[in-house]
Amino acid sequence: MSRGVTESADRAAFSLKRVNAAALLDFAWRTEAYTASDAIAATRLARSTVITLCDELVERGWLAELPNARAAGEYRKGRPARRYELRADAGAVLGVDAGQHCVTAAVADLRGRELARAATEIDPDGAVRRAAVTDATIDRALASAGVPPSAVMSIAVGVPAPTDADGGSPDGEHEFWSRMNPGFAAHFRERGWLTEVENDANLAAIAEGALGAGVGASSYIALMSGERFGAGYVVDGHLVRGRRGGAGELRALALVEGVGSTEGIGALLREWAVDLRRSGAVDESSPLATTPRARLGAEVVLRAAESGDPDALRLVDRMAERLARICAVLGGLLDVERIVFSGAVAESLGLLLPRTAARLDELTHPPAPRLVASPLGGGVVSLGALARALEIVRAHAIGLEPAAPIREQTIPF
Amino acid sequence: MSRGVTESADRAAFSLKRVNAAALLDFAWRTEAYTASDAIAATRLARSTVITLCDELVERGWLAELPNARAAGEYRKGRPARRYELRADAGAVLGVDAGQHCVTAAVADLRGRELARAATEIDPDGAVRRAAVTDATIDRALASAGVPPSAVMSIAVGVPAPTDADGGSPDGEHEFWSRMNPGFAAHFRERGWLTEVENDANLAAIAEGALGAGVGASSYIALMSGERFGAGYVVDGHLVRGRRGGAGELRALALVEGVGSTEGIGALLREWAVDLRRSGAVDESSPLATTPRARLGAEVVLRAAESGDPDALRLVDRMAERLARICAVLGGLLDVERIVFSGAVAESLGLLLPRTAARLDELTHPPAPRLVASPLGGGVVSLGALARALEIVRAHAIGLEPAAPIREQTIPF
DNA sequence: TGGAATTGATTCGAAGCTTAGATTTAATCA
DNA sequence: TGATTAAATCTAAGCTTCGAATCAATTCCA
Repeated sequence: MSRGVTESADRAAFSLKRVNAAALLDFAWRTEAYTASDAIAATRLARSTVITLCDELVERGWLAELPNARAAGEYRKGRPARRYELRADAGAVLGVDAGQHCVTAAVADLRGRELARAATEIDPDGAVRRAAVTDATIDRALASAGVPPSAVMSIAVGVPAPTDADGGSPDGEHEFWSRMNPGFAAHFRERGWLTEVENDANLAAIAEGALGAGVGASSYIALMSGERFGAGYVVDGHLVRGRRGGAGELRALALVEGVGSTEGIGALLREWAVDLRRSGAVDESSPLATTPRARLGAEVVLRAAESGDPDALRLVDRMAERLARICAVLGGLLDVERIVFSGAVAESLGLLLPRTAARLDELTHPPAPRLVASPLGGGVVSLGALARALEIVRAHAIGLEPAAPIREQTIPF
Repeated sequence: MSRGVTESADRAAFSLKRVNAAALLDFAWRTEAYTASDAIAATRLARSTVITLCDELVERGWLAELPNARAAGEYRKGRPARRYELRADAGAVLGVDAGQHCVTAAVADLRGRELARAATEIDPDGAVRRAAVTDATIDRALASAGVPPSAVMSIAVGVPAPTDADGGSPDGEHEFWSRMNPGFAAHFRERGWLTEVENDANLAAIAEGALGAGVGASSYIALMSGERFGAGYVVDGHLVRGRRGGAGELRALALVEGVGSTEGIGALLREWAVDLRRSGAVDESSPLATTPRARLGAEVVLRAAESGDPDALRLVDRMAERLARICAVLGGLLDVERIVFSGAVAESLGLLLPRTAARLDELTHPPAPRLVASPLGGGVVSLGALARALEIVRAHAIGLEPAAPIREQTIPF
């Protein structure tokens, strides 16, 4: 007697319906309010299928059915179409920049609109408190956005250290890396959030591609250029991470002639200006001489150069030479369309960019990559973290449960 | 009266069945002969489903049903299982190395087993004949493999030029690139073959990852190092191509201290040896002095060094220094696990590799990438082309029609 | 030698989804 | 008011997949 010992294991994790629902939800994400006909065109499913799926997604809390039928401007004949829309408040995402001196947490809705932001200064050496400070900053941001922690669907954290696929950072660099990334990944996964911990320059690259100067390019480099150089590569549309997330660590640039170290624009211009003043070779009326020592930095030099100060101009040219070499090597080895200068310095590059570009043209075979300044300012990393967190949610959406579906709000007829 | 104007367009291109069939076929590719039970475990589909799909794939010519039930060694109780196997002869793939001086065409079956190979020397300057010579070489290879052109499912062509996603090469470099790639992509697509034209170093990288010294690594660089350096990057399991397929063009290395040019190991060791002899500083008994001028090249130097010749050893150390710098920059910027020395020179590197590795350790922060010599010899590019062509077939398999399904050969019961 | 035991093939009804087409509904237009 | 239009809704049918029951081909063991 065969006892019907079935070989039933857990079945294939995807059904066609699941795939179709995901496609529809993705379409909703890509558009504003839409009608069934729009969705039919986009998904190539039959009308009945689309409507069934939409209704189910409304039921589950992902979509809202909008009241007005043909309110959407374009006046049309025929029976008014039902309209649906992604519920931007069906959840929230967290983007954290856990930087060396400052932790920033941003909250956004499912459309990526930032709802709130909080920041805390932090002692770079206090290792233990780092996680606690980050938690507190996140809680403040959530509170000020009015988002309950249960509504958070994912979090991305940027750290100034390489990270592996699990979000861990290798020991090394005198424990600096593990101090900067004290087990963030495990910590946030415990809170039930989809979590990614990523190198800060990589997140900057994602931000540039999503909202910044990388939009439209499939291969570009985001060059973080404050105190230290660090880069995030996006080539062929993919973030290039490397064995341990170390791609974009630029220590190897020390071997490039005329570069020598990985000190960034901020650090070097400050040093150079100080050295120059100390040597006494600066004209008395130059801002390089008159600015109080504590405020003498990259910004002062760049601004002075723009207003024609010859000493500052010399420093700018020296920096342009150095930058051009960095760009030539990175751009040449990776064949990118653009190199985006990212981070806080990007706002005041002024003359530096065109001069670097001119020198780059001499150094490379055409076409040289285009050099552009990021419009995103000092918040790039947290913006990139938000963008990445949103990507994660979108990739897992059909498997997630929307927060607080407001059933009553959907229109009966 | 509504005339039932259906909005039927061509429907979504994928059915669940199609996806399942693809998964099953892919499983068949990953294993040798298998039973339905094996497939059930692998695909997590129900038994009836699996058997239906297998029978259909047999019918279509993708699979063969094997005669013997439990011939496969392991003695088992119970009713003998039907056994299936991918028909390796259901099609063929072509891998072509259209090099500067020599065109090589290889034919393989669907398991990647090479069936035949043909090569033709070619004048590097004769532009027009390049396509014709390639065609002829392919035809010879096909004929000697006994494969009709109609059985070819895909072709990958390696060229010494960057290529874009469509397989075109930019003008530039004094027309050299377009001479090396005279519209191969369009040409072979006209013959009805799935076609990919790819930079030769990139194909070398694919070969190393599939059969060579890159197996098991998800991030590595294949460094082609004969007359000129050229590299193929695989990072995070993806080939990194760049804006115009120019990633891996190493001209930017000219900016690295102690490197200067992109001349390869072969070219430089020859030059250095010739210079050294001309300067008269070579010991009379050294192979560097005794070898006839025309044969004085990298191999002679490397072999002499291995047998202890001090002049040759000095050249090897000089080369090790240079290589170490190249590896430090590439490995450091991309964070790879390994750097594979690929191409014909790889076979005789001898002392050069450990000495380069030692110097690399000094130049980089640990862990330095591991340096390994390719076991694939001078045929890397055509092997990589075969591997890539096979990848293409596997990716498109369910949409393809197998060649000459031999219906009668399947076992009736 | 013959009946368990075992393993897999076959068969078949049920359930889940998607679809095309028919029908109904809600609007505009004349 | 009725024709027209575009969309929703309903319905029956088809395709896949699944699970269970049944059948088939062996080995094991008394």
